[in-house]
Amino acid sequence: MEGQFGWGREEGGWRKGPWTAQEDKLLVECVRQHGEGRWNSVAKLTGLKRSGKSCRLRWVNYLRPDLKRSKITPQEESVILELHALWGNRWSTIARSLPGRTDNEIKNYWRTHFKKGKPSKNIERARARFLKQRREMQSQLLLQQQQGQDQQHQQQRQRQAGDDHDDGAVTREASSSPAVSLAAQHEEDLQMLQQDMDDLLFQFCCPIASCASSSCLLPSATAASASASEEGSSGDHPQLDGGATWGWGGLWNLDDVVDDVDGGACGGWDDTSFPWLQDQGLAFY
DNA sequence: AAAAAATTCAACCGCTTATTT
DNA sequence: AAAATAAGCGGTTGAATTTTT
Repeated sequence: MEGQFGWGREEGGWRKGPWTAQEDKLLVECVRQHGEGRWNSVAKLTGLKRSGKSCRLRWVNYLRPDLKRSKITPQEESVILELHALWGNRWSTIARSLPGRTDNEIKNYWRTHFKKGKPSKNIERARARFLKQRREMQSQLLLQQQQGQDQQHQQQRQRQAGDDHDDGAVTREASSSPAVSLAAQHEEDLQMLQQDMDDLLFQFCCPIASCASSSCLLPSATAASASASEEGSSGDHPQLDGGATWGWGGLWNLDDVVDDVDGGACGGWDDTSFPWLQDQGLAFY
């Protein structure tokens, strides 16, 4: 098996290149007995001619029993895009939101599918969904605004009628102040409603945010926006009509995401945990 | 059917950060 | 507190595979 592939080689006593099934088995056995970490001692413990760095990489990206070995689903794709829009090239951070997926896998997937700026059909669907949600929220906002204004005018009229009867003995409140401050008040209300709408949109469209308090992953908004703009990564983001980075508004359909949280659980190991070794006649025991 | 081009993905490298001595 | 070592991360490479011409 040594040198099976052209670039299998040794350098400074360390083997490099593709791993053989025997090497995999040794590494799996070692991790099973001694646990993860202390990668530099793997060579001593197993006789493997692999550096600690190489062992760690092989374990993390390929041998870990909790890895999904299936294709990225459209739901996962949406999550990747959303989180990439949020955090930029922080692949390991993104990977933490996708059980069973590695940073390397996500990085490769993103580069091959989206680096050149060609959004997939799934993404276009997600984008359309987001825009529709936004339109609906906006029309709802307008409606609320109009209702609020009508109510305010009605109250104003009632108050004025009341004042006419008490001969001006009572000083008028700020709410019946000149038109200028009324307009300012409206403007303030509008901004608050807009903020509410943004918050609602975020909560509704971003299920990851909803788990931020319980366990997750979501760095502060400030850190998020900072990272998104670093290293030019924001330049790769598709843009919304208004110029906003469209990942931020949320693409998720909650059902889509929840559906796919199976299989990522990291249960205990047993002899079925490494089927790819069994396939090669290298059963775990 | 064959050659060329494009895509995929495992593994490497260099750098940064965390931990140990 | 400083140096050494280990772990982790993101970018890049290149062999293998798939698709296109």
